[in-house]
Amino acid sequence: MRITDTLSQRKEALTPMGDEVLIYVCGVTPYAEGHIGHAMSYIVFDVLRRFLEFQGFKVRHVQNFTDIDDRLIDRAAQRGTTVTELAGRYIDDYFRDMDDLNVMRATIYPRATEEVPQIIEIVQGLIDKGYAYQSGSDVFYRVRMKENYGALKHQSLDELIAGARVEVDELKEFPGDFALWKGAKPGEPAWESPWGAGRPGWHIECSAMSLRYLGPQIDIHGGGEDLIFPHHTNEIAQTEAYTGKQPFVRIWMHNAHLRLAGAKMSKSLGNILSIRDALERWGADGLRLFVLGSHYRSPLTASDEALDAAKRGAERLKAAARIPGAGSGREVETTVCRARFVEALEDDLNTPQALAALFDLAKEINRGRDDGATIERAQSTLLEMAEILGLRLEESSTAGIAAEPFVELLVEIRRGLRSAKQFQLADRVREGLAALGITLEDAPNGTTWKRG
RNA sequence: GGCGACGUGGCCAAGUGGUUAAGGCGGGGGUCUGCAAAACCCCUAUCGUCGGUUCGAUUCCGACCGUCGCCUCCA
Repeated sequence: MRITDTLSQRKEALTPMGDEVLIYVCGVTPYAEGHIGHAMSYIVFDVLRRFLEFQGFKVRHVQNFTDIDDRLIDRAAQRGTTVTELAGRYIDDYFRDMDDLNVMRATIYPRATEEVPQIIEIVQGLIDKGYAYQSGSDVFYRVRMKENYGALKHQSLDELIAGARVEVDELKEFPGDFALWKGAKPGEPAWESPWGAGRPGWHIECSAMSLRYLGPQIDIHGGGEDLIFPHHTNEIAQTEAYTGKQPFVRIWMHNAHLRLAGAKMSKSLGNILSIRDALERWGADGLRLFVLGSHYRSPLTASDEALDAAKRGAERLKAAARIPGAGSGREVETTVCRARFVEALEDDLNTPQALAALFDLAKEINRGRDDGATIERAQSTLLEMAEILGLRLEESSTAGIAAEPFVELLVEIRRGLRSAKQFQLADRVREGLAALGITLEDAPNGTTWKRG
Protein backbone atom coordinates (compact mmCIF):
# COMPACT_ATOMS: atom_id res chain seq x y z
CA MET A 1 0.00 0.00 0.00
CA ARG A 2 0.99 3.61 -0.32
CA ILE A 3 0.95 6.10 2.54
CA THR A 4 1.53 9.83 2.52
CA ASP A 5 4.77 10.59 4.33
CA THR A 6 4.82 13.90 6.14
CA LEU A 7 8.55 14.28 5.61
CA SER A 8 8.64 13.79 1.85
CA GLN A 9 5.08 15.10 1.41
CA ARG A 10 4.47 12.32 -1.07
CA LYS A 11 2.76 8.96 -1.11
CA GLU A 12 5.42 6.37 -0.41
CA ALA A 13 5.14 2.65 -0.99
CA LEU A 14 5.22 0.71 2.24
CA THR A 15 8.05 -1.79 1.95
CA PRO A 16 8.79 -3.17 5.41
CA MET A 17 12.42 -3.67 6.31
CA GLY A 18 11.86 -7.04 7.94
CA ASP A 19 9.25 -9.72 8.51
CA GLU A 20 7.13 -7.43 10.59
CA VAL A 21 5.85 -3.95 9.90
CA LEU A 22 7.21 -1.88 12.76
CA ILE A 23 4.74 0.78 13.84
CA TYR A 24 4.99 3.26 16.66
CA VAL A 25 1.95 5.38 17.44
CA CYS A 26 2.15 8.17 19.96
CA GLY A 27 -0.20 7.44 22.80
CA VAL A 28 -1.85 9.66 25.33
CA THR A 29 -0.77 11.47 28.42
CA PRO A 30 -3.31 9.99 30.81
CA TYR A 31 -4.29 13.06 32.79
CA ALA A 32 -7.89 13.44 31.63
CA GLU A 33 -10.78 11.64 30.01
CA GLY A 34 -10.36 10.79 26.33
CA HIS A 35 -12.22 12.93 23.83
CA ILE A 36 -13.38 12.18 20.31
CA GLY A 37 -10.23 13.70 18.85
CA HIS A 38 -8.30 10.89 20.46
CA ALA A 39 -10.90 8.49 19.16
CA MET A 40 -10.34 9.72 15.64
CA SER A 41 -6.61 9.27 15.81
CA TYR A 42 -6.69 5.78 17.25
CA ILE A 43 -9.47 4.65 14.94
CA VAL A 44 -7.35 5.70 11.96
CA PHE A 45 -4.31 3.76 13.13
CA ASP A 46 -6.51 0.84 14.08
CA VAL A 47 -7.76 0.64 10.51
CA LEU A 48 -4.19 0.82 9.27
CA ARG A 49 -3.27 -2.08 11.54
CA ARG A 50 -6.30 -4.14 10.56
CA PHE A 51 -5.76 -3.54 6.88
CA LEU A 52 -2.07 -4.43 7.01
CA GLU A 53 -2.89 -7.67 8.77
CA PHE A 54 -5.62 -8.36 6.24
CA GLN A 55 -2.99 -7.89 3.55
CA GLY A 56 -0.91 -10.57 5.20
CA PHE A 57 1.63 -8.43 7.02
CA LYS A 58 2.69 -9.16 10.53
CA VAL A 59 2.52 -5.97 12.52
CA ARG A 60 4.43 -5.00 15.64
CA HIS A 61 2.56 -2.05 17.05
CA VAL A 62 3.94 -0.12 19.99
CA GLN A 63 1.97 2.62 21.66
CA ASN A 64 3.17 4.49 24.70
CA PHE A 65 1.64 6.08 27.74
CA THR A 66 3.45 9.22 28.82
CA ASP A 67 2.57 8.76 32.45
CA ILE A 68 4.82 11.45 33.87
CA ASP A 69 4.60 15.10 32.85
CA ASP A 70 3.74 18.57 34.11
CA ARG A 71 0.02 18.23 33.59
CA LEU A 72 -0.13 15.00 35.53
CA ILE A 73 1.89 16.50 38.34
CA ASP A 74 -0.31 19.60 38.49
CA ARG A 75 -3.55 17.72 38.38
CA ALA A 76 -2.52 15.14 40.91
CA ALA A 77 -1.53 17.96 43.25
CA GLN A 78 -4.89 19.68 42.73
CA ARG A 79 -6.73 16.53 43.59
CA GLY A 80 -4.55 15.53 46.46
CA THR A 81 -3.59 12.27 44.84
CA THR A 82 -0.47 10.79 43.31
CA VAL A 83 0.63 10.87 39.71
CA THR A 84 0.68 7.09 39.71
CA GLU A 85 -2.88 6.82 40.91
CA LEU A 86 -4.14 9.47 38.52
CA ALA A 87 -2.37 8.06 35.50
CA GLY A 88 -3.48 4.56 36.39
CA ARG A 89 -7.07 5.62 36.51
CA TYR A 90 -6.99 7.34 33.11
CA ILE A 91 -5.09 4.47 31.54
CA ASP A 92 -7.89 2.19 32.67
CA ASP A 93 -10.36 4.64 31.14
CA TYR A 94 -8.39 4.68 27.94
CA PHE A 95 -8.51 0.91 27.56
CA ARG A 96 -12.20 0.85 28.33
CA ASP A 97 -12.88 3.51 25.69
CA MET A 98 -10.73 1.81 23.08
CA ASP A 99 -12.25 -1.60 23.74
CA ASP A 100 -15.72 -0.13 23.33
CA LEU A 101 -14.60 1.58 20.13
CA ASN A 102 -13.36 -1.81 18.92
CA VAL A 103 -9.79 -0.54 18.63
CA MET A 104 -7.41 -3.48 18.64
CA ARG A 105 -4.85 -3.61 21.39
CA ALA A 106 -1.32 -2.67 20.44
CA THR A 107 1.38 -5.31 20.71
CA ILE A 108 2.83 -3.54 23.72
CA TYR A 109 2.00 -0.45 25.76
CA PRO A 110 5.18 0.76 27.44
CA ARG A 111 4.97 3.50 30.07
CA ALA A 112 7.46 6.31 30.45
CA THR A 113 7.88 5.69 34.16
CA GLU A 114 8.95 2.13 33.47
CA GLU A 115 11.60 3.12 30.95
CA VAL A 116 13.64 5.51 33.05
CA PRO A 117 16.89 3.49 32.99
CA GLN A 118 16.79 3.38 29.18
CA ILE A 119 16.01 7.07 29.06
CA ILE A 120 18.95 7.92 31.30
CA GLU A 121 21.21 5.80 29.13
CA ILE A 122 20.15 7.68 26.00
CA VAL A 123 20.50 11.07 27.62
CA GLN A 124 23.96 10.16 28.80
CA GLY A 125 24.80 8.95 25.32
CA LEU A 126 23.69 12.22 23.83
CA ILE A 127 25.81 14.14 26.33
CA ASP A 128 28.80 11.95 25.47
CA LYS A 129 28.36 12.67 21.79
CA GLY A 130 28.08 16.38 22.42
CA TYR A 131 24.44 16.63 21.41
CA ALA A 132 23.30 17.42 24.91
CA TYR A 133 24.52 19.38 27.89
CA GLN A 134 23.79 19.55 31.55
CA SER A 135 22.80 22.92 32.92
CA GLY A 136 21.89 23.12 36.57
CA SER A 137 19.95 19.97 37.27
CA ASP A 138 18.47 19.90 33.75
CA VAL A 139 19.79 18.37 30.56
CA PHE A 140 19.07 20.00 27.21
CA TYR A 141 19.40 18.92 23.62
CA ARG A 142 21.54 21.14 21.37
CA VAL A 143 19.14 21.74 18.55
CA ARG A 144 21.73 23.57 16.45
CA MET A 145 23.85 20.43 16.33
CA LYS A 146 21.29 18.53 14.35
CA GLU A 147 21.30 19.12 10.64
CA ASN A 148 17.91 19.39 8.98
CA TYR A 149 16.28 20.10 12.31
CA GLY A 150 12.72 21.11 11.41
CA ALA A 151 12.61 19.14 8.15
CA LEU A 152 9.48 17.31 9.22
CA LYS A 153 7.71 20.61 9.72
CA HIS A 154 9.32 21.96 6.55
CA GLN A 155 10.72 24.94 8.36
CA SER A 156 14.21 26.02 9.19
CA LEU A 157 15.37 26.42 12.74
CA ASP A 158 15.16 30.20 12.34
CA GLU A 159 11.59 29.96 11.17
CA LEU A 160 10.66 27.62 13.96
CA ILE A 161 11.91 29.83 16.73
CA ALA A 162 10.61 32.99 15.10
CA GLY A 163 7.37 32.19 16.86
CA ALA A 164 7.16 34.16 20.06
CA ARG A 165 6.35 31.33 22.40
CA VAL A 166 9.81 29.98 22.93
CA GLU A 167 10.26 29.47 26.61
CA VAL A 168 12.77 31.85 28.08
CA ASP A 169 15.10 29.81 30.17
CA GLU A 170 18.38 31.11 31.53
CA LEU A 171 19.70 27.60 31.67
CA LYS A 172 19.52 27.07 27.92
CA GLU A 173 22.42 27.80 25.60
CA PHE A 174 19.98 28.49 22.83
CA PRO A 175 16.26 29.27 23.06
CA GLY A 176 15.27 26.38 20.79
CA ASP A 177 16.97 23.75 22.91
CA PHE A 178 14.61 21.40 24.66
CA ALA A 179 14.77 19.46 27.90
CA LEU A 180 15.81 15.84 27.90
CA TRP A 181 15.86 15.63 31.67
CA LYS A 182 14.27 17.92 34.22
CA GLY A 183 15.58 18.32 37.72
CA ALA A 184 12.92 17.67 40.34
CA LYS A 185 11.34 20.44 42.32
CA PRO A 186 10.45 19.64 45.93
CA GLY A 187 7.55 17.23 46.18
CA GLU A 188 7.66 16.13 42.57
CA PRO A 189 8.04 12.50 41.55
CA ALA A 190 11.70 11.89 40.80
CA TRP A 191 14.23 9.28 39.79
CA GLU A 192 17.91 9.24 40.58
CA SER A 193 20.20 10.11 37.71
CA PRO A 194 23.76 11.25 37.03
CA TRP A 195 22.38 14.81 37.06
CA GLY A 196 20.55 14.49 40.34
CA ALA A 197 16.96 13.58 41.12
CA GLY A 198 14.62 14.37 38.26
CA ARG A 199 12.38 13.07 35.53
CA PRO A 200 12.39 12.66 31.77
CA GLY A 201 11.55 15.56 29.50
CA TRP A 202 8.59 15.29 27.22
CA HIS A 203 10.03 13.83 24.02
CA ILE A 204 12.69 11.43 25.15
CA GLU A 205 10.36 8.67 26.31
CA CYS A 206 9.13 7.98 22.79
CA SER A 207 12.67 7.69 21.48
CA ALA A 208 13.55 5.30 24.28
CA MET A 209 10.50 3.13 23.77
CA SER A 210 10.66 2.89 20.01
CA LEU A 211 14.36 2.09 20.27
CA ARG A 212 13.82 -0.59 22.85
CA TYR A 213 10.73 -2.28 21.44
CA LEU A 214 11.17 -1.71 17.71
CA GLY A 215 14.81 -0.86 17.07
CA PRO A 216 16.76 2.08 15.69
CA GLN A 217 14.76 2.31 12.49
CA ILE A 218 11.05 1.76 12.10
CA ASP A 219 8.61 1.58 9.22
CA ILE A 220 5.80 3.85 10.33
CA HIS A 221 5.51 6.40 13.10
CA GLY A 222 2.07 7.87 13.60
CA GLY A 223 0.20 10.45 15.57
CA GLY A 224 -1.88 13.57 15.36
CA GLU A 225 -0.59 16.38 13.18
CA ASP A 226 -0.08 18.57 16.23
CA LEU A 227 2.83 16.33 17.12
CA ILE A 228 4.87 17.16 14.01
CA PHE A 229 6.47 19.98 15.92
CA PRO A 230 7.93 19.90 18.43
CA HIS A 231 7.39 16.32 19.52
CA HIS A 232 8.25 14.31 16.41
CA THR A 233 10.81 16.85 15.26
CA ASN A 234 12.63 16.37 18.53
CA GLU A 235 12.27 12.63 18.44
CA ILE A 236 14.05 12.56 15.09
CA ALA A 237 16.81 14.77 16.42
CA GLN A 238 17.37 12.70 19.56
CA THR A 239 17.08 9.27 18.05
CA GLU A 240 19.19 9.87 14.97
CA ALA A 241 21.85 11.63 17.00
CA TYR A 242 21.94 8.78 19.48
CA THR A 243 21.88 5.85 17.06
CA GLY A 244 23.72 7.48 14.21
CA LYS A 245 21.25 5.82 11.87
CA GLN A 246 19.03 7.60 9.40
CA PRO A 247 16.22 7.68 8.83
CA PHE A 248 14.76 6.94 12.22
CA VAL A 249 11.35 6.58 10.59
CA ARG A 250 10.62 5.56 7.01
CA ILE A 251 7.07 6.89 6.84
CA TRP A 252 5.66 9.60 9.07
CA MET A 253 1.90 9.34 9.13
CA HIS A 254 -0.14 12.12 10.68
CA ASN A 255 -3.86 12.46 10.99
CA ALA A 256 -5.53 15.85 10.79
CA HIS A 257 -7.49 17.09 13.75
CA LEU A 258 -11.08 16.74 14.62
CA ARG A 259 -12.94 19.82 15.75
CA LEU A 260 -16.29 20.44 17.24
CA ALA A 261 -18.66 22.53 15.17
CA GLY A 262 -17.79 26.11 15.87
CA ALA A 263 -14.52 25.92 17.67
CA LYS A 264 -11.60 23.71 18.40
CA MET A 265 -12.12 21.45 21.32
CA SER A 266 -10.55 23.17 24.22
CA LYS A 267 -10.52 22.34 27.83
CA SER A 268 -10.64 26.00 28.73
CA LEU A 269 -13.79 26.50 26.65
CA GLY A 270 -15.32 23.40 28.12
CA ASN A 271 -16.45 22.17 24.72
CA ILE A 272 -14.99 18.71 25.02
CA LEU A 273 -16.92 15.79 23.70
CA SER A 274 -15.76 12.72 25.56
CA ILE A 275 -15.49 9.34 23.92
CA ARG A 276 -17.73 8.03 26.64
CA ASP A 277 -20.57 10.44 25.89
CA ALA A 278 -20.19 10.04 22.15
CA LEU A 279 -20.32 6.25 22.43
CA GLU A 280 -23.48 6.46 24.42
CA ARG A 281 -25.15 8.66 21.87
CA TRP A 282 -23.92 7.32 18.53
CA GLY A 283 -22.40 3.95 19.29
CA ALA A 284 -19.02 2.63 18.24
CA ASP A 285 -20.08 1.90 14.68
CA GLY A 286 -21.64 5.34 14.33
CA LEU A 287 -18.49 7.02 15.58
CA ARG A 288 -16.23 4.92 13.43
CA LEU A 289 -18.34 5.53 10.37
CA PHE A 290 -18.25 9.24 11.07
CA VAL A 291 -14.47 9.28 11.41
CA LEU A 292 -13.83 7.02 8.44
CA GLY A 293 -16.26 8.92 6.23
CA SER A 294 -13.60 11.54 5.65
CA HIS A 295 -9.97 11.00 4.78
CA TYR A 296 -7.61 10.90 7.75
CA ARG A 297 -5.51 13.77 6.42
CA SER A 298 -8.47 16.13 6.13
CA PRO A 299 -9.64 18.07 9.13
CA LEU A 300 -13.02 16.87 10.30
CA THR A 301 -15.67 18.80 12.14
CA ALA A 302 -18.00 16.96 14.45
CA SER A 303 -21.61 18.06 14.61
CA ASP A 304 -24.77 16.41 15.82
CA GLU A 305 -26.08 16.25 12.26
CA ALA A 306 -22.95 14.58 10.90
CA LEU A 307 -22.82 12.05 13.75
CA ASP A 308 -26.53 11.32 13.41
CA ALA A 309 -26.08 10.71 9.71
CA ALA A 310 -23.20 8.34 10.38
CA LYS A 311 -25.25 6.42 12.88
CA ARG A 312 -28.04 5.95 10.36
CA GLY A 313 -25.51 4.83 7.82
CA ALA A 314 -24.24 2.23 10.26
CA GLU A 315 -27.77 0.96 10.70
CA ARG A 316 -28.12 0.63 6.96
CA LEU A 317 -24.98 -1.49 6.73
CA LYS A 318 -26.05 -3.56 9.66
CA ALA A 319 -29.44 -4.29 8.15
CA ALA A 320 -27.90 -5.29 4.83
CA ALA A 321 -25.44 -7.58 6.56
CA ARG A 322 -27.78 -9.15 9.09
CA ILE A 323 -31.34 -9.38 7.75
CA PRO A 324 -31.59 -12.88 6.38
CA GLY A 325 -32.71 -13.59 2.85
CA ALA A 326 -34.97 -16.40 1.76
CA GLY A 327 -33.82 -16.63 -1.83
CA SER A 328 -32.04 -19.48 -3.49
CA GLY A 329 -31.39 -17.98 -6.88
CA ARG A 330 -28.17 -16.53 -8.26
CA GLU A 331 -25.39 -15.52 -5.90
CA VAL A 332 -25.01 -11.81 -5.29
CA GLU A 333 -21.78 -10.74 -6.96
CA THR A 334 -19.14 -9.26 -4.63
CA THR A 335 -15.86 -9.23 -6.51
CA VAL A 336 -16.15 -5.73 -7.92
CA CYS A 337 -17.05 -4.09 -4.63
CA ARG A 338 -14.44 -6.05 -2.78
CA ALA A 339 -11.72 -5.09 -5.21
CA ARG A 340 -12.71 -1.43 -5.03
CA PHE A 341 -12.64 -1.63 -1.26
CA VAL A 342 -9.12 -3.05 -1.13
CA GLU A 343 -7.79 -0.69 -3.78
CA ALA A 344 -9.16 2.27 -1.88
CA LEU A 345 -7.41 1.29 1.32
CA GLU A 346 -4.19 0.53 -0.51
CA ASP A 347 -4.16 4.11 -1.72
CA ASP A 348 -3.24 6.01 1.42
CA LEU A 349 -5.98 4.43 3.49
CA ASN A 350 -8.80 6.04 1.56
CA THR A 351 -11.58 5.02 3.90
CA PRO A 352 -14.28 7.20 2.31
CA GLN A 353 -13.81 5.36 -0.97
CA ALA A 354 -13.71 2.05 0.83
CA LEU A 355 -16.97 2.91 2.55
CA ALA A 356 -18.54 3.81 -0.76
CA ALA A 357 -17.71 0.31 -1.99
CA LEU A 358 -19.17 -1.10 1.21
CA PHE A 359 -22.42 0.78 0.77
CA ASP A 360 -22.63 -0.33 -2.84
CA LEU A 361 -22.28 -3.92 -1.73
CA ALA A 362 -25.02 -3.33 0.84
CA LYS A 363 -27.26 -2.14 -1.96
CA GLU A 364 -26.47 -5.22 -4.04
CA ILE A 365 -27.36 -7.42 -1.08
CA ASN A 366 -30.65 -5.64 -0.44
CA ARG A 367 -31.54 -5.84 -4.08
CA GLY A 368 -30.66 -9.51 -4.10
CA ARG A 369 -32.82 -10.14 -1.05
CA ASP A 370 -35.77 -8.50 -2.81
CA ASP A 371 -35.12 -10.47 -5.99
CA GLY A 372 -34.78 -13.88 -4.40
CA ALA A 373 -31.05 -14.15 -4.95
CA THR A 374 -28.72 -15.99 -2.59
CA ILE A 375 -27.18 -13.37 -0.31
CA GLU A 376 -25.42 -15.28 2.47
CA ARG A 377 -21.97 -15.26 0.90
CA ALA A 378 -22.28 -11.60 0.03
CA GLN A 379 -23.30 -10.85 3.59
CA SER A 380 -20.21 -12.64 4.85
CA THR A 381 -18.09 -10.59 2.52
CA LEU A 382 -19.72 -7.40 3.74
CA LEU A 383 -19.00 -8.36 7.34
CA GLU A 384 -15.43 -9.25 6.49
CA MET A 385 -14.87 -5.87 4.85
CA ALA A 386 -16.62 -4.06 7.68
CA GLU A 387 -14.32 -5.78 10.15
CA ILE A 388 -11.28 -4.27 8.43
CA LEU A 389 -12.81 -0.91 9.27
CA GLY A 390 -13.49 -2.17 12.78
CA LEU A 391 -17.25 -2.02 12.31
CA ARG A 392 -19.04 -4.71 14.26
CA LEU A 393 -22.47 -4.36 12.62
CA GLU A 394 -23.88 -6.38 15.50
CA GLU A 395 -27.52 -7.17 15.51
CA SER A 396 -29.34 -4.92 17.86
CA SER A 397 -29.70 -6.97 20.90
CA THR A 398 -33.18 -7.26 22.27
CA ALA A 399 -31.95 -9.52 24.99
CA GLY A 400 -31.25 -7.90 28.29
CA ILE A 401 -34.11 -5.50 28.03
CA ALA A 402 -36.24 -6.03 31.09
CA ALA A 403 -39.42 -5.42 29.15
CA GLU A 404 -38.62 -8.02 26.52
CA PRO A 405 -41.35 -10.53 27.44
CA PHE A 406 -43.91 -7.75 27.53
CA VAL A 407 -42.89 -6.47 24.13
CA GLU A 408 -43.07 -9.99 22.76
CA LEU A 409 -46.54 -10.35 24.22
CA LEU A 410 -47.72 -7.13 22.61
CA VAL A 411 -46.26 -8.12 19.29
CA GLU A 412 -48.09 -11.42 19.51
CA ILE A 413 -51.38 -9.78 20.40
CA ARG A 414 -50.94 -7.30 17.60
CA ARG A 415 -50.39 -10.15 15.17
CA GLY A 416 -53.81 -11.45 16.10
CA LEU A 417 -55.36 -8.02 15.69
CA ARG A 418 -53.85 -7.66 12.24
CA SER A 419 -55.07 -11.01 11.01
CA ALA A 420 -58.50 -10.04 12.33
CA LYS A 421 -58.17 -6.79 10.35
CA GLN A 422 -58.37 -4.77 13.55
CA PHE A 423 -55.91 -2.29 12.11
CA GLN A 424 -56.78 0.66 14.31
CA LEU A 425 -55.98 -1.30 17.44
CA ALA A 426 -52.88 -2.80 15.84
CA ASP A 427 -51.65 0.65 14.95
CA ARG A 428 -52.24 1.85 18.49
CA VAL A 429 -49.99 -0.90 19.77
CA ARG A 430 -47.29 0.07 17.29
CA GLU A 431 -47.58 3.77 18.09
CA GLY A 432 -47.61 3.14 21.80
CA LEU A 433 -44.46 1.05 21.63
CA ALA A 434 -42.84 3.65 19.39
CA ALA A 435 -43.47 6.24 22.06
CA LEU A 436 -41.61 3.97 24.46
CA GLY A 437 -38.67 3.65 22.12
CA ILE A 438 -39.54 0.33 20.48
CA THR A 439 -39.76 0.23 16.70
CA LEU A 440 -41.82 -2.49 15.03
CA GLU A 441 -41.23 -3.59 11.48
CA ASP A 442 -43.71 -5.85 9.71
CA ALA A 443 -42.11 -8.10 7.15
CA PRO A 444 -43.79 -10.81 5.07
CA ASN A 445 -42.41 -13.48 7.38
CA GLY A 446 -43.28 -11.81 10.65
CA THR A 447 -42.76 -8.77 12.80
CA THR A 448 -39.40 -7.76 14.22
CA TRP A 449 -38.69 -5.12 16.80
CA LYS A 450 -35.75 -3.13 18.01
CA ARG A 451 -34.87 -0.34 20.30
CA GLY A 452 -34.65 3.16 18.90
C1' G B 1 4.71 37.84 11.12
C1' G B 2 6.31 32.59 9.42
C1' C B 3 4.67 27.79 7.61
C1' G B 4 0.70 24.83 5.92
C1' A B 5 -4.23 23.15 4.67
C1' C B 6 -8.90 23.77 2.75
C1' G B 7 -13.21 26.06 -0.21
C1' U B 8 -17.25 20.09 -4.60
C1' G B 9 -25.17 19.23 -4.60
C1' G B 10 -29.65 21.14 1.41
C1' C B 11 -25.72 18.82 5.03
C1' C B 12 -21.22 15.48 5.43
C1' A B 13 -17.55 13.88 2.01
C1' A B 14 -14.40 11.23 -2.19
C1' G B 15 -12.32 12.07 -6.88
C1' U B 16 -10.41 13.08 -12.02
C1' G B 17 -6.60 17.20 -17.44
C1' G B 18 -11.35 15.21 -21.82
C1' U B 19 -16.74 9.10 -21.78
C1' U B 20 -22.40 9.32 -16.89
C1' A B 21 -17.97 14.35 -10.81
C1' A B 22 -18.11 8.17 -5.64
C1' G B 23 -20.74 7.20 -1.25
C1' G B 24 -23.65 8.54 3.20
C1' C B 25 -27.49 11.64 5.41
C1' G B 26 -31.66 14.66 4.11
C1' G B 27 -35.60 16.04 0.45
C1' G B 28 -39.20 14.91 -3.75
C1' G B 29 -41.79 11.12 -6.76
C1' G B 30 -42.90 5.86 -7.33
C1' U B 31 -43.03 0.21 -6.06
C1' C B 32 -44.12 -3.04 -1.97
C1' U B 33 -47.43 -2.80 2.56
C1' G B 34 -54.20 -2.83 5.50
C1' C B 35 -51.29 1.62 6.84
C1' A B 36 -46.36 2.40 8.37
C1' A B 37 -41.20 1.03 8.74
C1' A B 38 -37.31 -1.29 6.14
C1' A B 39 -35.92 -2.29 1.18
C1' C B 40 -35.92 -1.33 -4.08
C1' C B 41 -36.49 2.18 -8.57
C1' C B 42 -36.29 7.37 -10.39
C1' C B 43 -35.10 12.60 -9.46
C1' U B 44 -32.04 16.29 -6.48
C1' A B 45 -24.00 19.61 -8.42
C1' U B 46 -20.67 21.86 -13.72
C1' C B 47 -16.73 21.70 -8.50
C1' G B 48 -15.18 29.95 -4.15
C1' U B 49 -14.02 34.44 -7.72
C1' C B 50 -10.98 36.35 -11.66
C1' G B 51 -7.12 35.47 -14.98
C1' G B 52 -3.35 32.12 -17.35
C1' U B 53 -1.33 27.38 -19.55
C1' U B 54 -3.82 23.74 -22.82
C1' C B 55 -7.19 21.42 -28.57
C1' G B 56 -9.71 20.82 -23.67
C1' A B 57 -9.47 22.35 -16.37
C1' U B 58 -13.41 21.21 -11.26
C1' U B 59 -8.52 18.75 -11.67
C1' C B 60 -2.03 22.48 -13.45
C1' C B 61 -0.14 27.86 -12.50
C1' G B 62 -1.05 32.96 -10.49
C1' A B 63 -3.91 36.59 -8.00
C1' C B 64 -7.95 37.61 -4.99
C1' C B 65 -11.92 36.52 -1.43
C1' G B 66 -13.25 33.24 2.52
C1' U B 67 -12.50 29.37 6.35
C1' C B 68 -9.10 26.86 9.33
C1' G B 69 -4.62 24.67 11.57
C1' C B 70 0.42 24.84 13.56
C1' C B 71 4.52 28.09 15.43
C1' U B 72 7.36 23.94 22.24
C1' C B 73 0.06 21.94 26.72
C1' C B 74 -2.21 19.09 22.75
C1' A B 75 -4.34 12.68 19.13
